[in-house]
Amino acid sequence: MKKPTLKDIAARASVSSATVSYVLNNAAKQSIPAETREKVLKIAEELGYVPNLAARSLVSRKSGLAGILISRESTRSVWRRHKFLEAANELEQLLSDSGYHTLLFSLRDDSYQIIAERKLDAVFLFDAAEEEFYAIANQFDVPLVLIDSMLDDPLFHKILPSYEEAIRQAEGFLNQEDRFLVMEQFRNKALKEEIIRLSGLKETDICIIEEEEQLYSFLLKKRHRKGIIINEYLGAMAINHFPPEQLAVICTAGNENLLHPEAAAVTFAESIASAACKRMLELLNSEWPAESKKYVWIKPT
Amino acid sequence: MKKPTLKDIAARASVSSATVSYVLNNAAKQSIPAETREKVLKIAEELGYVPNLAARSLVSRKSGLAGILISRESTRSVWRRHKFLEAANELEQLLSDSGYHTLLFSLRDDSYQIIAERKLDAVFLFDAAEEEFYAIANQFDVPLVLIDSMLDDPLFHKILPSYEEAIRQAEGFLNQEDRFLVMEQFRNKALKEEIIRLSGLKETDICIIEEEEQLYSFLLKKRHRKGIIINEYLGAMAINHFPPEQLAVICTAGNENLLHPEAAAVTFAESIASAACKRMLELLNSEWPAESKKYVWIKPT
DNA sequence: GTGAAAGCGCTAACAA
DNA sequence: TTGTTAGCGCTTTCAC
Repeated sequence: MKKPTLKDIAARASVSSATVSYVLNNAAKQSIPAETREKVLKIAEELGYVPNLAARSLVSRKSGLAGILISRESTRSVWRRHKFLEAANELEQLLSDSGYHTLLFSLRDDSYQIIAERKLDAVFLFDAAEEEFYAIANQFDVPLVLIDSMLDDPLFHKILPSYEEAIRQAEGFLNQEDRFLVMEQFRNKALKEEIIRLSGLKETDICIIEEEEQLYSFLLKKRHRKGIIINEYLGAMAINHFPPEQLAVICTAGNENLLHPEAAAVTFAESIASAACKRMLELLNSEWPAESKKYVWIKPT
Repeated sequence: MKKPTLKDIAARASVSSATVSYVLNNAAKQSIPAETREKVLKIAEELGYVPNLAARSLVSRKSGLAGILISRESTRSVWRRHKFLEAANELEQLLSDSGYHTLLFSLRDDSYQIIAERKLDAVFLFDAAEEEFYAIANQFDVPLVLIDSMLDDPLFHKILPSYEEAIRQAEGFLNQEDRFLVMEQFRNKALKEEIIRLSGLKETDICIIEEEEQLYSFLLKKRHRKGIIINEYLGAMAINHFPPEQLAVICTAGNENLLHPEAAAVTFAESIASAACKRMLELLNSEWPAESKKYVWIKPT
């Protein structure tokens, strides 16, 4: 009834558990006669052997686990939740294809314990609040990939859409001076301020949405102007209350097909998830210290 | 530089590692003098001790891990992806509040290995394809909570919105005989057929959406009729191409605020995630065999 | 080529 | 009340 272990296989095959381990892991440094190998493989199959990864990671010191951490705060509004969950989902698929399992964790405050407890091999963190995070980050020696966050320390690997180029492109679509900007609320202050700076707009022409209602009342005031919206979920909501042709939407979640066809869409060549996963694999598989590009900005198409 | 272990604390405190374990786990069966207890706690604090959960679960035979499994196929279309990811996210938060960590896993074919490998304490599975799943399900002795799936075996615990009552209520809103039905494509055949049966409609009045385009062309043909849409994401998409007042939308993802106010919305009293989590905790904390309600149907409000 | 054995960090009998 | 000890299932040197 109990799950078979390495030892069980070893006993059945009259070899040592070491040999079984070699066979099952295709140990490079060991040569195993084909006969033993097949015998072991056959018995493992018969018994329905499945390795216990907790035991494995205890000794190998690798958990095979990647963590996706999202602050609960970032998950309150639909547009942010969808954006992050979409990315998380894609990330999980990519990680899974590379042999990693994914721990999804929604942080309360600074509950980063999980990184150490579960010995995560890598961590993806969305929209990191700098103060909260910076203080404790040096406790870990994990590759940390920050998404949608600016934190000027080479310790962190940052992946973001190039808001700069995206805004330039959106401006091009709109070709008009008198613009407005709608964006989501970031926890990461640096990024938020950078976007504001890049827009070159004054405060009254910028709306940072925390509640749905804010969007509608802001748009009402700008009825005859053109504007840029960051985040296509916000874009899609806006379009129910605003002429689509007056809008350029920066699709940071990779879901431009949600938009009305008359709205101009800025899309990106690569998804955040794919870039993040790629970066992580580099970090994990190359010698340390990896050449640490401070930021990876994903270009619009 | 290395992470401190129980032993390190024990050494510093001149007690055995067992004592440390007792203190740190507030072991009920052991009485520890306040003095030792404080000493241990203080040192643990100083050293920044964090338990290694892999080691713990190796011996305690509980991983503290709950799995959320979603077939990759179920994740292809936005409306299903959003629905499942929303539920997964809520589930994760609830699980986390109950002390469980969450493994998010998108299945390819029958890659259920992860359940055994990681010794998951519980598994949530969305939209289970019966053939694929039934064959291998008896390999596990985990509480299995199936969401949006019908599988008549008391081995599985099923949580679903009450499509029956929801459809009745939607019909009430529409008060008209000549209805149509739009729904998503389920992998679980039994559920799909049950919904079709409950609708009482003939094939030409039912549209099962796999691609966005199908939705629009179907609606075009039904322009002057009233209809029921299951899944509010589909509902929201429909509204861009169809008079909202002719629609009753069954909001199985708990996001009714996405809908146009003139569309009738059927909402549910409790979220799927909350019901599923509750069920899981019952199963985990009560004596075996738990009273096995075959199905939990969540009622519309 | 193969296996004995040490140990990863922790828990839980069982002694003392 | 506390400590000793025997593993949990696996990997990996290092002798044979």
